[in-house]
Amino acid sequence: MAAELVDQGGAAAVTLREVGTRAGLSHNAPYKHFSDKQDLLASVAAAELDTLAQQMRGAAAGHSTGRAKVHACALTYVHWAQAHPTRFKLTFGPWGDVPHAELGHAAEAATQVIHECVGVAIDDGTLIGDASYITTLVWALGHGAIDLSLAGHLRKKPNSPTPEDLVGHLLTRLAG
Amino acid sequence: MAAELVDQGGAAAVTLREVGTRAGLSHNAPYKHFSDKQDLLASVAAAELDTLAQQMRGAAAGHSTGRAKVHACALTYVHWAQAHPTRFKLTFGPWGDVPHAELGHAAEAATQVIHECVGVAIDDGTLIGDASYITTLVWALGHGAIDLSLAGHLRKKPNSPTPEDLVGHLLTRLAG
DNA sequence: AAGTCAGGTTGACAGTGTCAACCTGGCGGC
DNA sequence: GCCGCCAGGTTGACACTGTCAACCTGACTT
Repeated sequence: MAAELVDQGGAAAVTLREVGTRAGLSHNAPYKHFSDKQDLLASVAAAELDTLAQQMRGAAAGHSTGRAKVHACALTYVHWAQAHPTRFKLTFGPWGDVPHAELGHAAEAATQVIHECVGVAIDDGTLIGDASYITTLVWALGHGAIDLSLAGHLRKKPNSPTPEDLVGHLLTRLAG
Repeated sequence: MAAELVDQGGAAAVTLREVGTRAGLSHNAPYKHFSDKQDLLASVAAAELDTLAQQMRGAAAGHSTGRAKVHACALTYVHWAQAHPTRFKLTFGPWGDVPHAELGHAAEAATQVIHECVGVAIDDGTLIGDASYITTLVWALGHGAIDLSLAGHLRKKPNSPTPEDLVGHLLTRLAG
């Protein structure tokens, strides 16, 4: 729907009026479906998170060992963010203060995917530690690496690691 | 200057006109000092990064072992972000595409602080690995943990780790 | 004394989010 | 069959914002 608008120009470039006209309707037709601009953006973010969770689940299913599942999840996360930086920024944007029900649910579902993979990894011994801890650790590292990368703070020097490198490195450390 | 404006309401709530009148001047007086709204925000972000780097340097100086220095840096980073979430969001905001010279320089200085501490830690043996790798690893983890925390994705369950926990945990793993 | 110029001012312009009032076609209840 | 409701759409307006252009002014240079 309006995810393409986010793609070109970021969340700030999305205008309610453009959304309306691009749907063949008049300006503020969107107000019949969303109470607010925030509401519209939150819905887009939630839908985006849903597809991400689905992609991660699919990627994890293609591997057998738990650690490989976790790795696949993380790489999917990274690649999705790199492919759609503005969607990524929107999804983890300013929703801290006024949480959106739909979005919160989608986020929890996405977390669940990683958590399940980590659970498998701990059961089969390919990762060592507490499940919640490792889940958050992997997620936070991947998330932070992408965010810094998108902000241009990584890869200043030629030998500095990419987000993919960092995730792999962390998993290696967590394995033994 | 205008950092207080960022504090209450986020970067999007900053209006050039308000900045002008709050300085006792007319609207678009700011245009005599900044070419753009982006330019103004980038300057605020750069100044903010500078003070953060200074704080980290001060915190690191209070410890002797390298690992403790790194830990102090990371905690300062986390606490600063928690104290000023909107400044944090602004600092690592949409500057990926059109980089700001002043901001880029400030970011590099901040990175340098962490890198130096990691260097000390590797020299005195309290951390093991490649300096660049560890620097980026710690930074990315701390950054991601805070960002997720601010977005409300952490601490849903009572036993889920805080950003401080995660940083400490990572350093423990990196030590041996 | 003339001139440059950083810094400030006013006035205007096109967009934008949002509200209010109005219109319309399909639906269920009588 | 008729009536009323209401989701969904429309137009028009409002205040506010970023930005541009034109003008002003005092200090400092030469």
